[in-house]
Amino acid sequence: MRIEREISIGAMAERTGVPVSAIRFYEREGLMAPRRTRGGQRRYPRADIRRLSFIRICQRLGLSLAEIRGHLEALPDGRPPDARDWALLSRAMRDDLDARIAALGRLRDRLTGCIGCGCLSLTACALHNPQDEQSALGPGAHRLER
Amino acid sequence: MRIEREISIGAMAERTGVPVSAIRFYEREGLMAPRRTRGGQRRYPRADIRRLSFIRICQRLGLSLAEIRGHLEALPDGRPPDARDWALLSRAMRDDLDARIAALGRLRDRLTGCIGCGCLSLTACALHNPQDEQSALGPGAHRLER
DNA sequence: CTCCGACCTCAACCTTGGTTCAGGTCAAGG
DNA sequence: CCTTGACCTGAACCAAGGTTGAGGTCGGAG
Repeated sequence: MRIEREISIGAMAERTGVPVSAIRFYEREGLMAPRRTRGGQRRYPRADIRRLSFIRICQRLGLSLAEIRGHLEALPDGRPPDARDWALLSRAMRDDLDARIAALGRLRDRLTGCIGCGCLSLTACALHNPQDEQSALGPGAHRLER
Repeated sequence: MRIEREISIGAMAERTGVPVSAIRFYEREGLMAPRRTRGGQRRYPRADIRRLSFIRICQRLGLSLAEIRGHLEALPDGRPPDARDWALLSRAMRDDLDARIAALGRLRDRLTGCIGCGCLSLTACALHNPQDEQSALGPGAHRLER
């Protein structure tokens, strides 16, 4: 076997530490689209190792697969993404993340005072109020570090 | 109806903004344990309004119900919790949260450099390495703001 | 050419955090 | 006492993010 231009799903799993079942799942979710051999087996370009690693990093940073899919759409279509492409993407993500961290910090800053002051039962309370930070960060189930 | 010492689940829902179905769910998960009338209806002491609000705030801060249950175990058993009890609890939570925010910040700080440098495919990479920040924050599904 | 490990699909199942619905009971106002 | 809205339980269902297993096929080494 000479230097492989494309790798199998098993090799992908080995190189990234991502289980084969998860890699297939990401494909169903539209995050990867490997070439297929005549026999139907997946063949990934080496650039997809980075793509998959990026997906996992984004998950650790608290993004849902749908959000990650959105970010990945910024990558070029025909050619493999280069360093500049990834840098742009990570720049956008960083800004995003900065906002999340800041919002979380504000929430934290209010926690002690809010609990101490007795307002926990008031709907006017900033911490309790669903209209405040919550909506600034988006709806739905909120994921982050665990 | 004079000033009620205890309130029904519907009143609870109205005062906290938490759906009745969610309140019952939290009870199944061991987060609340209201008294029952002879007929089986739930009756909450007014102090439980604060307890429920606290649960919701914790969720917004990224804690799972299991983690919240853990925190609530620090509250007194026989008597209703007072301001000091809540303040102690929120202090512990704040420290917890500080650590999470700091870890997230470190993750963010490495994002740009790590993507730019090409190490995204290397298991030695700090961002990609599951042993690093990840384990410092605990295993499993990670939730936060979304 | 044959073999067998790696690959394929599809379907079922898991956890968390709930919502919705069917069918039945409680309790407070009139 | 009767009515009726609020309450009860249990089971089914949802979304996200996967894992597991059955049953079958590919493809590269020998």
